[in-house]
Parts: sequence; C-alpha cells; structure tokens
Amino acid sequence: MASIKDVAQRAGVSVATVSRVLNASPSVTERTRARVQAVMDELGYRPNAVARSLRTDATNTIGLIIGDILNPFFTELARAVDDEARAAGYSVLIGNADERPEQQDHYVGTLLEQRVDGLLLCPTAEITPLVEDAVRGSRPLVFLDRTLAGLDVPSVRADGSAAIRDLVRHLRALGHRRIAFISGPALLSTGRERTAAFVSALTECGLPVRPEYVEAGDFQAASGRSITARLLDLPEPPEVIFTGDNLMALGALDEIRARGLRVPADVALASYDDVPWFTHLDPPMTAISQPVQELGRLAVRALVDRIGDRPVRSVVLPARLVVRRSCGETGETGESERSGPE
Amino acid sequence: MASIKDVAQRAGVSVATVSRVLNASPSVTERTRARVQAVMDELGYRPNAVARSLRTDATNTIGLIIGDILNPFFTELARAVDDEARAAGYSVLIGNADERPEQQDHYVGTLLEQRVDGLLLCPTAEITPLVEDAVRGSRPLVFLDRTLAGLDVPSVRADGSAAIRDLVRHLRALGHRRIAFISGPALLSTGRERTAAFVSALTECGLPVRPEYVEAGDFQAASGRSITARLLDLPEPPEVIFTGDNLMALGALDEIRARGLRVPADVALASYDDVPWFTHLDPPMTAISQPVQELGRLAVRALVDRIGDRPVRSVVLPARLVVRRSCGETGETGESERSGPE
DNA sequence: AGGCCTTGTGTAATCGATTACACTCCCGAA
DNA sequence: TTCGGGAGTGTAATCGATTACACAAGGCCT
Repeated sequence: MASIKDVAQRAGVSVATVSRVLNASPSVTERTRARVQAVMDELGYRPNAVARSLRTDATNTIGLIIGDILNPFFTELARAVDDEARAAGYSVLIGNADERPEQQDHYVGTLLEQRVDGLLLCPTAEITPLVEDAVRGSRPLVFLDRTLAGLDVPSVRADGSAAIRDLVRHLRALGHRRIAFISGPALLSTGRERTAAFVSALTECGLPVRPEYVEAGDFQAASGRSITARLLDLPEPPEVIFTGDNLMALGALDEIRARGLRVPADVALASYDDVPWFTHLDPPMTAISQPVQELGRLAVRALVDRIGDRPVRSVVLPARLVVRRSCGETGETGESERSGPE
Repeated sequence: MASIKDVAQRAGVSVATVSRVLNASPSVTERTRARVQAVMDELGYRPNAVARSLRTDATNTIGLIIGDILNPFFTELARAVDDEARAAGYSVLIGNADERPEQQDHYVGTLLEQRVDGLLLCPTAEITPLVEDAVRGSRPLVFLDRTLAGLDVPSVRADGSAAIRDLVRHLRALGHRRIAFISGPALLSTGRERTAAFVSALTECGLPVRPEYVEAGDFQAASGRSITARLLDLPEPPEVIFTGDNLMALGALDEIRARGLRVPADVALASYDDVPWFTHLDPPMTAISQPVQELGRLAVRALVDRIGDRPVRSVVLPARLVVRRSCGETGETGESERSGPE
C-alpha cells in the first residue's frame, strides 16, 4: 500500500508537506496542495492510522464492551453508542463479553493494547484485575448500564425502582397478589438493584415477600425457562412472573407455552427491558422500558469529556413502565400503550 | 503508560530482550525471562499493539461490516464471526452500515485506515469506489450474505431458492393461491435472488405471477408495514404475505394487527430469516431459516485463508423451510417444527 | 592452546506518520 | 542597499515495537 513517502516522492515534495496537506495545515500553497491531492487520488492513498496513532498517541477510537450481543437491549445500546461516537469523531470497537468475566477481560485487554482512547464497559461481574489495571493505567473508563462498587469510575445507567413500584401497584390493582421475580445475578448491580426494588415494592403495597418467589437467573433465556418451570411446579404457583430482562422473559414464555398455559389467564407475565417484538406477542408484553438511546448518548458524552480531561459526573436516568396486556386487562382500551399509574 | 523501554531499563536488559520475552523467543535464559516478566507484572505493562502493528504490518484484526445492527439476522452473524475469529486469533471490528451505502463506505474507509488484516463485507448496495479501492489495494476481502457482481471477490452466502419453492408448495397444499412477496431492494443480491426464486416457484406450481403482488421494500420494518397496507387495500388482496426478511415481517404484522385481522384466518404470513422470537408469536411464524452459524464460520475461514494467501472458493449453503402455523394448519400435530415437504 | 560453534544478549535500522526547528525566498520599510 | 520578517518548505527526531546483525563468553574439538 502506498505510504506518505511514495506520495511525497511522486509529488516532488517532502513528507512534511504531504503531512500538512493531510492535516489541512494553512501553511501550504493552494498550488502545492492541489498537486499533492492529485497524487493521493491517483495512488488511492489512505493514511496509515496505525502510524499516526503511534505518533500522536490518539486512536480516535473508543471501546465498548457489552454483556451479550444476542440481547437486543445491548444491541440497541451499541447502536446508540455508535451513532453518538461517530458524531463526535470516534470509531467504536465492540467487544462481546457474552456475560463471561474471562471473555470480558479478554476484550478489556485487547482494547487496551489497541490503545483505544477510552473504554465503555458494561461490567459482567465483580472487579477483575484487568479492570483495575485499566483504572490504574488511567485510561478513561465509564461504566454503562451496570456499575461496580469500590471504584472511582463514573457510570451511566437507568434506575428502575420507581417503574418496578408502578408495576407492582399495577398488578395489585388487577387483583394479583402472588408475584414472582426472576432476578439477574447478584454479582451484577442491575441484578441486585432490581431485586431490592421488587422486594421493597411488595412491602410497600402490603404484599408478603415469599423467598420461593424470588430466584436469580443469569440473564439468559435458558435460566428463565428453568426457573419458570420450578415456579409453576410450586404447590402454590405465582399468579404473575416478572423477569429481570427480556431474554429470561422469552425463556419463561417458552415454558408457559410448552405447558399449554395461557397468558394472562393462567399466569401473567411482565419483563424488565422493552424490545420491539414485545408488541407483537400475544398478548403484547407489559414491560419496563429503559431510555436506551439516552444511555448510549450520555455515556459517550461522559467518556469524551473524560478523554478531554473535563470533569464528569455519574448519571442515573429513570426507567418507565409500559402497560400492555400480558398481566390482564385494565378497564381501558386495550391497545394503546401508556405509562404506569402516576 | 509503561513502554518496552521502561521495562528494559528496570530489568537491566535491552529492549530486544524484552521483545524476545514478549514473543516467547526460545533464545532467552529462563532466569532473564523470569526477571523481565516480573518487571512487566510490576509495571502492569501491556505491549502497544499500535507500535507492533506498524512494524509487523499485521494487526491481527479483521473488519466486519454488517447491513443493520438492529436486525437479529446480522446480530447472530456477528456473533458467529466473532467466535470463529477469536478462535483463529483475530479480533473483530464491527461496523454498522445501517443499510446506507455512504455509511458502509465510511466504515470501509476507517477499517482500511486502521489496517485490518482482512475485511468481511455484507455489501449494502452497488459497487462503490471505496470497495473498488479495497479490492485494488489487495486487502483480503470476502463478501458475506450478499455479493456484488463484476468483482473478483469470494463470497459466502445462503441460497434460498429451494426453500422458497418448498414454501410455495406448502402454501399451495394449504389451498392458498394468491401469494404476495415483499422483496428486498433490487440493488442487493439477496433482494434480487429471492424475488427471482419466488417468481419461478410460482410458475413451477402453476400459479399466476401478478405484478401487483410483488414489491420491493428496504429490509426495514417500516417498509414492510406500508407495503402490507397497500397489499391489503387491493381490490383482491393476497391470501398470504411472504416477506423478504424478518424486520419487514414485523412491519407486516404491525399493519395486520392494526387492522384487527387474524393470522392466518384473514391473511397468512411467512418470512425469510428465522429469528428466536418467531416461535413466540401467535401463531408461531413459518419461516425460511439460514445457516447463520455456518455462514459466519465459513466466512472467517475463507478470509483467514485469503490473508494467508491460500486459495479460496465461494461458498453457497442451502436455506431451509421451517413450517409453523402462521400460514394455516397442516394435518399434522401443530407444535412440532419440521423442515419443508420433501 | 588455538580455532570454531553455540548460546545469550545488545546495537541500531525500520515501519509511517507528526512536528519542532531551520532554512530559503521574497517583499517592504528604512 | 540593507535588514527584518513572514510565508512556504525541508530536515530530522520521535513514537514503541521487531529483527537482522554483531559480539562476547564459554564449551568442545584437535
């Protein structure tokens, strides 16, 4: 591939001048600029970003490590991050942790070696040595969707406590009392927070907290299915199953369908995370929707600020309840979506 | 961040020796190796991949440009590519073309500048200058899922002709005669091929080809919806709507639901692409399933072969029909999935 | 003992860009 | 005419790794 030297030689100038043309430096005659540009076009020259980065110590690239690329929540998040980053002049390198700490670390390592200018991380478990390295090595880092306690790292995430309270009230209003929650892993901040919010919402609504109705899955469909099976086999099965993410809802639905049960007549269903196809289920799924676009946008802004050494504060946005019909009919017109009881 | 010099100095050796330790060269005493390694750990040293790549002219990185990151088909594909690439020692940089040629070009450009060792491209439209550059510049390139005629570039893709024929036969057996197809853009090989296969399948089954029943969408949900609306407004609307990808199926479903029609009693529905949640629709969606994992795997192998200057041939895998219930009940037990009529 | 090979390590060139500094014109003011 | 200064360009150091080549030390042969 043609290098800056080839261009310089062919245009009869020095590499410095070519570099100046590349960087639109004002101190180049229009005549020279045009000649160099012509040679570039002729040779199909593209500057070597590797060499440039080595010199400038900036790759104009940020890393994004998501929990699971098959989870539409993360996919939408990646999309939002990508759009915002590109607008800010950065390219995004996506790593898929597949909810496995060692794979997360693999990507943290690779991306650090690639010298990304900053890292957006949806941490998959507890603090790992590599993540500490990243913090120590003072690479700008921002947590997204999930946090890790004990590290001085800003985070951008959504809080679903209010929405979960709205959901429990909604269920209560529909006459449900036995509500089960398939939570996420206690190792994840999102798992813990949602469980805590659920338990306190129950209490607040005067409902008993039954330990056998709360179990942690791993945010993947299979665990949603097996836990649902256990719940339905209980001597007194729950009237409602609320899942901690959209994949586990899918698993729950699998099990319910396999048993020939109907939603919501036999068992009601609700899910954390709202994804496009929830609307098309029968019945459409009541869900808690996170402001995914905003999360992505703000995370990139925060990271770019850190890269530019500007001060950054953590951000928490509210999630909101979207009532559909999977928990039973309200008195209203069924089709229209609306936010939860205010 | 610590560099190789810092390590060398602190360990009292030359940079060459440190480099040898990094590359597990055999000509280093165990004693020296251990000492250097200790210093590396102590400093939290990570080799600078940028510098290394500059010298070795290999980034151990491949680029993958997909059509649309919100489309689960591409998401699964990305997952498969990522897994296989990592197994082969490569990292994957994902670019989202969002089905827009200019954004595709943006990523082709960026990835070429980053000097990826090879490029996997799901081309979004016709040949663009940048893609030609890539071919000219002799960067290894492999087309995935879609091809571009007129370029000497190997491709890995699935052919759905047989599956589409199976589908039309299946529909015919269920008594349907008026079948509409919402195709993909004629600019894409996948769009053209599926349309051609559909038309010839109709003919083969002795069904008339009605021009007003075939229209190209853009592989996104909104177009599926608007074309469905047009089809249903026809004086003689089709009995079946077959969509060229899963997103347009979603759009079609939206429109059908909005009109209060039932599937398959009022209008039957089938889709190209099979995605996890098709099972959970009511009724479960009859679809044509592509061997996504295999496509991803083989594409990476082909690319790695090209990078290693080994000869590569294009691959075409068959897609297959998965009959569910969205086109009507067959005489069989409804729940079990099976391949099309043999 | 002298020559030769092997083994372990160091020296320095190199990859392709950026950029501080130096240099050469050329113009205008004194 | 001379001098100062700005505009345009070139020279060379630099970023952090890899690697060809050189070299020193030690072992073994004759």
